[in-house]
Amino acid sequence: MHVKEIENGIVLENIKDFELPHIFECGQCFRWNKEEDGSYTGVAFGKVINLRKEHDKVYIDNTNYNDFKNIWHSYFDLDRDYGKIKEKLSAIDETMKTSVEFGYGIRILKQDEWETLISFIISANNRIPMIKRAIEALSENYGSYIGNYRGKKYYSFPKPEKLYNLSLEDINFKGIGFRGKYILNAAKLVVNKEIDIYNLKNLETFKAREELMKFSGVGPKVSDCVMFFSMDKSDAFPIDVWVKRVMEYFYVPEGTSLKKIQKFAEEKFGNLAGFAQQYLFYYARELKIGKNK
DNA sequence: CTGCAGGGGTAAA
DNA sequence: TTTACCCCTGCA
Repeated sequence: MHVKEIENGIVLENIKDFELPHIFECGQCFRWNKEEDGSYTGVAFGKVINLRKEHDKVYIDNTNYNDFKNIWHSYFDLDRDYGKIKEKLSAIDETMKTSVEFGYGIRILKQDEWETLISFIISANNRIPMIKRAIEALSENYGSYIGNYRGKKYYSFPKPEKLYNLSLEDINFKGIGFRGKYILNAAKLVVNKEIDIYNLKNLETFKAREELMKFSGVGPKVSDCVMFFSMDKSDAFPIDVWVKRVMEYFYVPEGTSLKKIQKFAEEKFGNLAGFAQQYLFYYARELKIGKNK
């Protein structure tokens, strides 16, 4: 891969394992939207950027080399060799081989811990459009104004300090519902430093999970999502309904407990479990595998 | 058109 | 292990 500066942006040349729909529609993020021209615009770390791909070039608009170096390089996980991961997973069995071929351009974004925590608290028993709507409402009301891009206004995700002083009524947006109390509780625990969310990545996976589950509204699934999508813990294996379906379809008897599926995945995929989960999830959801039994 | 089940889990019983 | 949860969407 080669990085070049262009007007109001940069271009990544000769890039591998990087497909925009795979990355932005594999369920890991909620603030990226497809434009009419097929490009994607999104907000992360207080910036709004747009990505467009042509052959083996990815154009990142509305940024500069400095931000690329400090933010986007890490955010798009550009140091990781996905070719190697895909090779290892494909060697496991035919199911993995097929899943990897299907989502060949997936990359795991390294998102902000706090934003990921709140986003996945909102995701519980919720649907993607509703989750996105709730996150946008929080950002528009309590985030900072970033600017106007292509005729739309963009706002950063609100800091915990900003949400700390709010009441349930203040955040009673569509899609938040019963999760409102969890959000306020999380802001309180983080602001009061009862849980140091930005230090959890330095803990062992089991310990970080234990800490995350101290947050109200955070169970095994949400904690694994937060660890994998923001803390670089690839041995986490979040099991949502789609992963449960695809695991039951290919690997374990129907009705296997989540705990047993987790253990099965741990043994089968090891520290690549998170990546395996992501390829399986994308494959299962796009093809609706196991949906109609 | 109206009515109702269920959804990218978790907490509480 | 089972059930309620906000509320929107899909479907009967």
